Amino acid sequence: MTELLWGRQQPPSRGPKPAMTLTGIAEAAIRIADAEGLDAVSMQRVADDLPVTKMALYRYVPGKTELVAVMSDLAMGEPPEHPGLSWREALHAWSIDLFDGFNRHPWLLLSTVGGRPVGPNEAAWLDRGVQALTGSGLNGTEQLDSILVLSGHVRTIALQTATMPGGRQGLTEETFTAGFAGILAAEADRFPSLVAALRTPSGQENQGLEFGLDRILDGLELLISARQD
Amino acid sequence: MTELLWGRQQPPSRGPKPAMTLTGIAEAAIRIADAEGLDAVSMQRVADDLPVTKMALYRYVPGKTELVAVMSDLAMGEPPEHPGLSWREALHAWSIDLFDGFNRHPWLLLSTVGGRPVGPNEAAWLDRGVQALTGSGLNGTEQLDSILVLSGHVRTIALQTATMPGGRQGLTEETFTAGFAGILAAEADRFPSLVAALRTPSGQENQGLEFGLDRILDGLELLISARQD
DNA sequence: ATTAACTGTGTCTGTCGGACACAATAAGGT
DNA sequence: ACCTTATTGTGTCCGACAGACACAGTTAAT
Repeated sequence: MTELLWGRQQPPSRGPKPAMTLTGIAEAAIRIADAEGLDAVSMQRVADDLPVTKMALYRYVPGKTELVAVMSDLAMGEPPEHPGLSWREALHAWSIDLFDGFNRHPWLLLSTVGGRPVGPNEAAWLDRGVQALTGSGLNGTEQLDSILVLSGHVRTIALQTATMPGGRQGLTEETFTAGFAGILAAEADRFPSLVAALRTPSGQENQGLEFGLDRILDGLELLISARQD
Repeated sequence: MTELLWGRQQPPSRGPKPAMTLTGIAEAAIRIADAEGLDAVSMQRVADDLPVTKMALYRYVPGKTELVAVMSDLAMGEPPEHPGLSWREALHAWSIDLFDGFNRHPWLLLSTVGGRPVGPNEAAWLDRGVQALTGSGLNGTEQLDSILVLSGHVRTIALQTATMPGGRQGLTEETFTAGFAGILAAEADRFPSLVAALRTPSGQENQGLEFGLDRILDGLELLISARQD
């Protein structure tokens, strides 16, 4: 699986020329997922789009799990470069870039849940994030934990705001209108703080993302400046 | 769906006595998920354990999506009480409680991905979290955003450390040994910062959780103290 | 020319969620 | 007491899915 992700497989010497490539298959799967959601990505559907038989795909990929891993790493792409920024600016830009990526391919929020092998693009993202914190006084574990906090927050917000072709949305949208508001009003006494908090008019676009980023980066700055004394 | 979650359905007057209850079905599903992972929860499997026919379940639940929603809210349970704590202590305890919940039922990490109706227990968790921030000077949206950051972080760490019966783990464990370390060493020049960061010996138990909580709470404290001036 | 490796295809199985019709059951209205 | 009517659990059926396996055609090494 790791070999697949990293393209580590020597081409066979004999036999017919392969009619497809692994990335070609993954790109077809990405197109489907972008257009119709991750649930629409089945072996049959991908094969039909190429077009080829379903079983032919298994010559390139051991199973669907692996295909999803490959298409996920491919869709993530390489992290954009932002030279000449402070660690804080760099991490902020990194987070926004990641958020944009999740918005470009909302199904990544579903396909990258749970432990999975790290592909080259994900490694590049990790590297770029950690890079911003080298020389900050944090040790390696702290650097990794920091970008983990950031990526986790980006995921959380993206999951709330993303609109996927397959349906499913965050709290503040459909869910609220779908009877939840009524029920909450009926049982307002059980959740007084929540009801009160929901009365506040929600802020502007991406408020949740920026709010969390500011808090996390503030917290990091506090630690870093303490370390640099 | 919302009515299901909140138990809002009047019992029918006529017809045979129901042999099961919705919560009974959900509890059976929870048992299966706890023991064998979320993937093992199929309508057939739940029915076999009760024991009853698969189709009988559809008299109590419209579909699998709804069953998962009900069992998720049920497994989450009510948030523990921690009276007499400062907002910071309360939010810390709240996060740890949530983390424990995810560890008790690791499949919650998978079943609660994506937008879904909020059930009574999830509402109670939200309420308890927001409650800690009432009177802090933050407005309702900021309070909600704050606990969203915290819950997102808890999710992230739980997802990394959780061991699920269905397999799948985080970055720092299996994944790393499964050839990733070797590949990363081979391509060390492509990811210099990442390789350097990974060289640091990893810290103690729950380091990632506490590190992120400290940063986030520090960031919140900064904002709150600024607001209270 | 022969062999051996590899490709894409066709066929098959088991599992899944769910639709639908049916007989058994229990209450309400008369 | 009777009949009507809503509701239960069951049995049968379907389409979609992931994947196993055998097979024929294709290409390079020998």
